Amino acid sequence: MSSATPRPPDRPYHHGNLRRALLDAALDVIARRGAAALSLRELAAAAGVSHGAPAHHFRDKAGLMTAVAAEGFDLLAGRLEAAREDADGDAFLAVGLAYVAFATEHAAHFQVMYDPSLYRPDDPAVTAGRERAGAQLYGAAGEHAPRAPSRETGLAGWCLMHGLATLWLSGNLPGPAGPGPNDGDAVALARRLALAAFR
Amino acid sequence: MSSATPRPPDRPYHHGNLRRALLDAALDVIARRGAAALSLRELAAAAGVSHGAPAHHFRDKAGLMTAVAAEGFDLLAGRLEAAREDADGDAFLAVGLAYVAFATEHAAHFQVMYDPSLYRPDDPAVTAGRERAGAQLYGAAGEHAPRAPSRETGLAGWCLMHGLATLWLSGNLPGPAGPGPNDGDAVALARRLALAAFR
DNA sequence: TGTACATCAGTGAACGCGCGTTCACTGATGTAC
DNA sequence: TGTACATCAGTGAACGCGCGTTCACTGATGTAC
Repeated sequence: MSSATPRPPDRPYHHGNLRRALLDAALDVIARRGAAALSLRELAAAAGVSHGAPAHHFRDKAGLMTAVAAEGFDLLAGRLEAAREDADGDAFLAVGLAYVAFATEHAAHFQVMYDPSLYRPDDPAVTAGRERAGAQLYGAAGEHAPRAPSRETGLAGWCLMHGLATLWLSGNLPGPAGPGPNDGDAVALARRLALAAFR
Repeated sequence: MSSATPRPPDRPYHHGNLRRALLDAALDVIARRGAAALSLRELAAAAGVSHGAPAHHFRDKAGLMTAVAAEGFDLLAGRLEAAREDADGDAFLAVGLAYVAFATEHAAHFQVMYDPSLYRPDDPAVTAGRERAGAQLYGAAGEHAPRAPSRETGLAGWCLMHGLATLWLSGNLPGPAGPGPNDGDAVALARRLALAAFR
């Protein structure tokens, strides 16, 4: 908080892993107060470093947000791939639930990923991650309903899960579904909604 | 744009309908550049008025955003009510499609309404509109599937439509579903997804 | 019809703030020989 | 083992900016009598 004590004498000149520390500080701020509240100077202060230091790792603010988005798509893709492999029966459902689990556990990543105005959406790392994740989202649909037009089934599943995750995180789900963003179990609700819709 | 010419002599001292003009300017900025880009000073300039004037109609920035949200919920509720009344058969589907139509036609309202960090969510006008809209979203579900647990069916329908609207507006739907936010027809896609999911 | 007065709407100067970005610099590290 | 040097990481002062908000004010309007 206090920028009057920029660097305590017990901390070495080199931070060690400033890049990671800045990303973590950013994720924390975004999760608690939203992406709009984020400032590079605050992140630098949180990492105990001068406010010019972030420019060394991320060129500018958009660079930092791009790194968050890229990491998010990478994490999501890994999560979806794992869910599909581990699925005992319904890979379509498993991938959908993994999507919601990711959104609630990585709320800050999720929020940034789906607001392209915050970062550079055509960054190579971002597009690669997005495509990896997309392959799982669409691929799983084909296994669910071989007779139905799988493209639309897959899209419907994604929209259902994305809508639930979004409404959940913004605290817009009413009553027993969870008065606040963190009450109850989003994944359990997702399972019930998927069964209600797709049967 | 230019604040060097604050008020041309042909314009009367009183604006006439400054409140409406400021709201419209805000909606325009939000739709084109996002809610984060909005500033009271810019709105005042767009309306051809000094930058202190907005405080007279909306106490502060949050007040203006609250007015946008309240208006949005009101418009949405009216839209859903009309859709339900006019529905020839499937009111559940009609309400869902009206929701998507509203989101694409009132993108700025929609964006603000579902980001409670932008305004005062417990404002009386906001909560009243939200409840009116919610009644339609939940009420229509019961008519769709009398045998299924209607609460979850309704929630699933809302999530599906909300997810589609959100992904559509942020330009995250891939390929033929619409490369940009404004290509194609979101409502037609919504109908196809609803049929794919709920049959 | 005319006058006094309360109320409302918009002005414009001023405030203090936090921000992103730049830049010459210095401390620390590691590599070549 | 020791020295020179390149490279990298972080510093801190400075810049210019646009913002929200406040406030005493003035112009315009309408109402009471």
